[in-house]
Amino acid sequence: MGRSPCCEKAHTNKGAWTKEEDDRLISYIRAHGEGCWRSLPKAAGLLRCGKSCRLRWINYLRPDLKRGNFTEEEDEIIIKLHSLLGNKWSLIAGRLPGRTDNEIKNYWNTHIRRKLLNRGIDPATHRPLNEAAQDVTTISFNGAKEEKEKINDPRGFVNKDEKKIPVQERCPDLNLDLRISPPYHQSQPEPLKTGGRTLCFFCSLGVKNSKDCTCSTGTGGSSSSNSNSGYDFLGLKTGFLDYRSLEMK
DNA sequence: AATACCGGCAACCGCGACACG
DNA sequence: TCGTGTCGCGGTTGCCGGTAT
Repeated sequence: MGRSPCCEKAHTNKGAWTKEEDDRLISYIRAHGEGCWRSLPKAAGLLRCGKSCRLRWINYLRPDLKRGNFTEEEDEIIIKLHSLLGNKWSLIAGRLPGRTDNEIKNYWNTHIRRKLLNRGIDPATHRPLNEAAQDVTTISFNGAKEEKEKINDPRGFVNKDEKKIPVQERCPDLNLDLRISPPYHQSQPEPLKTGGRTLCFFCSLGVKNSKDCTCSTGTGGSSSSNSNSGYDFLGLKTGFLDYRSLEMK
């Protein structure tokens, strides 16, 4: 029993968008804002499905999009974030203002992959190619679901039906199952500091001399504005558990 | 000049997550 | 608690322009 289609395909256009369709979509969203993509096409007079409208707006029509080539700095940020997050393009895009997940995904597949391969780095593991062929530590995002029940039971038993079933040890490959959460601290969290100063997002990623750097003395004033925000991992203000901001586009 | 090939990018598709009744 | 509808994400496809033969 399959899910019903998101739209009546017989009455929807597909393929490239025309200038007229773009204009209709833009003017409708300007007037009514984003949201309720399902009903938007009809309301805007478009013969498109809602998903298609959403994609077109997010990836191409949004006014805050930064068109044009990626800078060397953006390349490095993408590489670093990909090494931490994997193919979580929306999270990566959330840290690159004006870039979309689709754009970054395409850019990764067409440029950065090759760039890393030329450097002798496996784009999947971010390890040297000769090393990648050997033992590999898998950083898994997929295991979270199946692990939930185990995690919920501190004794290490799956405890459905009140039957105690020993949880089998997973295979020795390390499943880090990365989760973004506030770091453990006993009392007041400490900002990420180096040599007595707070690091901005770009510096914490190791991007040198970024024009967007806000942690240099006298510029940006991030230390004061962030003074209450705690540890700044990936630019997250984890003191407030501002994880959602990662997902914002 | 014609054709084949390749790379880049926009758009589509399917699925999981989430919200809501 | 469950079923259904909607949204958002990631993988994949297909078109198009540029380059090589």
